[in-house]
Amino acid sequence: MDSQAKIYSGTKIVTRFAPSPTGFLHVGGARTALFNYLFTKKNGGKIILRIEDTDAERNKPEYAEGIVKAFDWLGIKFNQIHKQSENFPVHRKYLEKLIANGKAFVSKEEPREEGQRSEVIRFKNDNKDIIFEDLIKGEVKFNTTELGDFVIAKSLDEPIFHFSNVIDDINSGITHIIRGEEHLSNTPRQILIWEAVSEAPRPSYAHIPLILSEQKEKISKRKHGEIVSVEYYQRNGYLPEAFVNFLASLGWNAGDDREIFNLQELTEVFSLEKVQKAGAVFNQDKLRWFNRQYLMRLNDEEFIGKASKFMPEWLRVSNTGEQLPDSRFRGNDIRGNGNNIKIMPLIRDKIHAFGEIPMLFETGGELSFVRDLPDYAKETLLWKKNPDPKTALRHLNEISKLLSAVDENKFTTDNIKSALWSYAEANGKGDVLWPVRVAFTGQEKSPDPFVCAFILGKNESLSRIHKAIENLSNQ
RNA sequence: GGCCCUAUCGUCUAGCCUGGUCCAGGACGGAGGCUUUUCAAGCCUUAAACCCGGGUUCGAAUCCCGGUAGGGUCACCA
Repeated sequence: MDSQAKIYSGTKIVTRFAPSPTGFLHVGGARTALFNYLFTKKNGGKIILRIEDTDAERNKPEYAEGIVKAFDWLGIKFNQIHKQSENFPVHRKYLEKLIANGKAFVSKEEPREEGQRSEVIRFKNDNKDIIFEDLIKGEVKFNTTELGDFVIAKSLDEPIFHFSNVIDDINSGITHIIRGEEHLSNTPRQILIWEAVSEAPRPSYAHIPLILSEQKEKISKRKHGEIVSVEYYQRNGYLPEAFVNFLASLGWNAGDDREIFNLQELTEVFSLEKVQKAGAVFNQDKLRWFNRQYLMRLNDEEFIGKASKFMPEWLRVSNTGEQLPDSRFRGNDIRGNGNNIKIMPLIRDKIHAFGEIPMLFETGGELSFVRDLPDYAKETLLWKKNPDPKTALRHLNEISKLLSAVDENKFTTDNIKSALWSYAEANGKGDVLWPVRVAFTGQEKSPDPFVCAFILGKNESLSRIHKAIENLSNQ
């Protein structure tokens, strides 16, 4: 148990994450939820997901579903899921009680905007100083005078955020409120409400620093687009463990040089004491790096399973393992039967996230040669360090012979390599291998020629070499 | 503007509480190299920071004060 938790020993920890379903889960929200989760699990407590769906105009049920799905993906599990709208009767009861004992009052108003009520319920503020000990920020002190008699409900049946939020926290027995720093200045008024309504001791607060954009401002959907949405990373083939690890690294560290932690490991080492006080820039390069770390740890089967969703249709295998016929595919079969897809190791070497796979196969992409016949300028066949057409031609002819001699049934990368290697070494690897590789792929950047030949198969490989020879011979 | 929060390499951060071991450590990204037919990957090397000014002290990134800068928040949204 960490020391923050010890302060409250005797009370079982109850936390909550309370998003409003007005959009997809935000990366900042995800991290807040994660810290709540880690703190709770570490200390043996209970965590509630409370969907704050009280703003009928902006809320949509599909957003609530999206949020729940995003947490499923992340692997963050809640003990309970509540909908705030279900608690309206409770809110009303507390509102009536507050009015009855004079701590709130109905106030006649001059509507300033369209849709505003001429009568609202305000909190009777007696302007005291509020001091609280934030678990991350330390002691925070506010004078509440400037809050005035703030509005807590539009009517008895329409409480606003500060009120319903606090009531629900009280009712759920929340002990620790861990939330984004943007709520820090909301805290005094919520404490005021809490103390007016409940005898229960106030919860402890922990305000975690914001996630910032490159410009160091609060990252927002409006300004920064889809990259703030957790769903975007799911869609682009990031691994949830990597994403979680990255989120945890924003504003928290283990106190040593370790960086890689899965969810389980995080729950073991997490501590609010190690949470940073200042905001953290959301750095996608680092995310990609984390993702690659996790990608490399996947075994072949896992990798193939996850990658296949992103493979181009014409490379996919059917559920039964049956090969799909496709006239566009030029080589011998690289599709295998699900466990033995020849091209997977190449993909694994190239990508940081599965979402990068389609790009590899697009025309001009590094692996597009498996589908497209190479289309290249003749000069591309010549190695820059020795751009002599006759040399290239000679080597291509020789390679053609050597390749022909390889048994078609044993046409593997290793066998191909051993068939060609000594010749390449003897005659200059660049002089020999460059034209061969370009003959196979037509591209300056691609995998090595042995793998390419393996993937293309004997017939297609030879055909491409002959094409290159033809190409060079025609002046 | 009021109130509140924050301040170590470009970025994420260690160190700060319990001053010396810090001419400040790690990671991402950058640069260079190795490997290599190419591009990645991998490995190695390297540049890069204590916001400023005072004070306390033999000694301050670390303690105190004052600035400055950045951010958050000021709804009948959440």
